[in-house]
Order: sequence, then C-alpha cells, then structure tokens
Amino acid sequence: MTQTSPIRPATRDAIIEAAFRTWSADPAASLEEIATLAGVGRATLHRHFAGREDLLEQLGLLARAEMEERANAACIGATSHTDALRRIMAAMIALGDRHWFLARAFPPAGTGAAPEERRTEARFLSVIAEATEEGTFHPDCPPTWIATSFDHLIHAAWGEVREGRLTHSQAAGLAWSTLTRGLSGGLAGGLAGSAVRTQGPARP
Amino acid sequence: MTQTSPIRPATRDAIIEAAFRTWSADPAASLEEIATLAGVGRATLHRHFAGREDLLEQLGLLARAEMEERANAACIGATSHTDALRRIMAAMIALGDRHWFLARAFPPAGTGAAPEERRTEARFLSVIAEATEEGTFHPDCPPTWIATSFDHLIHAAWGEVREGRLTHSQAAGLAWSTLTRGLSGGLAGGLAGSAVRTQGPARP
DNA sequence: GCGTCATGAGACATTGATGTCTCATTTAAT
DNA sequence: ATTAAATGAGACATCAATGTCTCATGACGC
Repeated sequence: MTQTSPIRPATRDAIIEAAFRTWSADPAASLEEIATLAGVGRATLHRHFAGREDLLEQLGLLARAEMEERANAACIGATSHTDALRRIMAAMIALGDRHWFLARAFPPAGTGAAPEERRTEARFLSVIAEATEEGTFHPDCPPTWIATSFDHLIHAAWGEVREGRLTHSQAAGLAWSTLTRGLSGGLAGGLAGSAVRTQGPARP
Repeated sequence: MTQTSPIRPATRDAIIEAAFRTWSADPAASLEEIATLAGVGRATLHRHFAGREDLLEQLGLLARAEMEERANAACIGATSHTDALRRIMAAMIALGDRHWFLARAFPPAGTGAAPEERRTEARFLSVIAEATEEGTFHPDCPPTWIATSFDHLIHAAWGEVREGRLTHSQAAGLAWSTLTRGLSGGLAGGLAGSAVRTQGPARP
C-alpha cells in the first residue's frame, strides 16, 4: 500500500494527472507511458505507487472523492433540486476525464458495489425524484433512464470540450438542455402503454 | 492474415461473438478468456485468427460492416430523413455491443481516420442537416452535438437493455424522444449569444 | 465404417510489461 | 555551502499473455 505521506507531492500529482489522461484514452497503456507523460522515471512511479493495481485503485478513490466533493460544492446555493442537478452536471463535465476513467478504465466492480457507491447512487436517484416533483422530468420517465442519460450526456459533453468543438459552458448548456427538454415530455415507445409513433417535434 | 475461407464457420462465429461480448465489457481480457467463452481451445482461436491484433482488426471490420448494413436496411421505407434517423437509432441499439466495442475496445484510430469512415461520418452529418431542415432539430444546434448525443444515447439505451431494465423498444423510444425533444428547442448556455438560465421546462 | 479435416490439450518459446534494486545525480531545505 | 532525500537511468528478474507446434481425439461427409 502507498505510504500515507507523499514523497514529493508535485511528482505524485503529475503521475496521477498523467494516469487519468492516458488511461481515459487507452486503458491498456503501460506504466512506462504514464511515467513518460508525467515527466518522471518509471522507478519513481513505482516509488510513489506500489504498482499498477495500486495506481488504479488510488485513481478510483481519488476520482470518486473529487467528484463527490465537486458535486457537493456545486450544490451550494442551488435554489432547487433541478438547479442542483444542473450545477452537478456542469461540475462533472469539468471532471470528464475522471468520470470517463471510472466508466472505461476502472476494473469492473463486479456484482457487489461498495456501500458508499450505493449510497451515492441512491442519493442521486432521490434528487432526480425531487426534480421530477418540481416538474423537470416527466413522471412516466424511468429514473434510471434519467440517471443513465445524465451520465452519458456528461461523457458526450466532455468529449466535445476535449476535441475543442465546444467550450465548457457551451457543452454544459447543451447537455443540460438536451437532458431536460428531452425528458420533460410524455413518452413515446410503449412505456406509457401506447405505441404512438411521433414524427418528431414541431419547430417551436 | 486470416485465410479468406473460414475453417469451420460455426467455430469462427462463436469466437467473434465471444470476443465482442468480452471485449465490450473488458478491453483487456485475454484471448484465453475469449476462447473459453466461445467454447473452443485457444489453439483453435489462433488457427482462425492470426493473433490478437488480427482478431481486433477483423472485429473492427465486421462491426463497421454490420452496422452499415443494418443502418442501410433500416432506412428502407423511411418516410423522411427524420424517420431514417429514428430507424437507424433503433438498429444501432440492437448492435450496441458492436457500437460499444468500437468506442471502447478498438485501438484509437490515430489522427487519420480511414476514408470510408470519413465518408460515413459525412453522410451521417448530412442526414442530420436534412432532419434539421425538416424541423426535427433546432437550427442553432451544432450538428456535431447532435451526432455526439445520438451516439451516446445509443450507448445509454443499450446499457439499459443489457442490464435488463428496459426492453429494446422501450430503450429505443426513450433514446429517440430524449434526442429529438432535447434538441428541438432553442439553446441555453451561450451558444445563441445569450446566457439565459432556465430553471427547466414547465410540465406539459 | 472410413477417411479427412478440425479441434483440444498440452508443451514450449517469446515478449512486453511489471516489479525490484543500485548508484550517480539532482533537488530542496536549512 | 551542506545535507538529506528524491530522482533518473539502467540492469536484472519475474510473469502473464501470446504465439507456435505436436499429437490424440472428435466431427463430419460420403
């Protein structure tokens, strides 16, 4: 296990950033590649982290902690649950590499998620339920679909920012409006018991 | 390179399916794992494919070919470009593992995409442009955002089907309505030159 | 049943990635 | 300037995954 007091914080941070960046693009990248990108020797990487598994694990912990902290900070001053969700989305887009790392590079968690993760998920779903009460999402829309769309639109937005096609605020705005407008209407597709086939919404 | 006439098609197909399934879940999975899931020996896998790289390459070709074929088949009978997009989306959700494999497990394509891929992308963007003319998407919405959202909502829908939370038609309906309703309105977030902050749409 | 081909199991060789360690140099604090 | 700690480079060991091959068995078509 990594020692609790980092040897040289700047070096350790460089490794962590390089690892997030490299592994979110290519989960199979070697430690050599990460060390190179961090501007350190591979032996140094091994001094800071007990090995590949340890680095992965630390990144997982850090990603979750950082995302939680940022989400909580984003909620400060929120005027409604809906506002909170909007702020969380923007905060998560800024942490897109962490988000993507967890989705793409982190070892599959297996069937038993950690209790902490389950708690976070439950809290998130309850915020969604509250936002639905506020009128943001249609009552027929499955909360799990809202949550899943939320996550995937964060990824989409982050990708646009990373590719330089959108600024962060543009991407955040688009992701948010896609989510809220997309999920505020009634449902097509048989979920409400009728298979009404829509041609697409009329232009406003 | 793999010989052009497969030795025993059923064996080869089993390997391919197992590879799509395994690699879309864990891109680092070993050939031994894939062979086991396919119910064949690893030596057999090597007889059908020249190696890991070859299997990856073949999967990439197959995924693209299959998706192209299904997309084209889905467009038959479409009554508008919008209808074509809706049908394509449903078809791609059914091929979610292929789609996800290309996004997640396939080696990064590097800077130079294949000409065929660029052609497909251009065609897709032109269908989006036509659907915008038909009133499906707001004219201010960047086509690249439409395309990106489209892709990510396919992933989202496929995930829900795979987890057993939604049926295919439910997921397809939700993904489609999320996309079209989400992208038909005017934009918030500074893209239209004003930073109007919306609280969220009123309940219909 | 027979013959041919495909296959599984196992053995072995190779390789890239990882882990471990030493030593000279660099860095940072006093 | 001095000292202690951190580091880079390089060497070496280990190992899982991959690639290659042989042989006995199984599958399939006639």
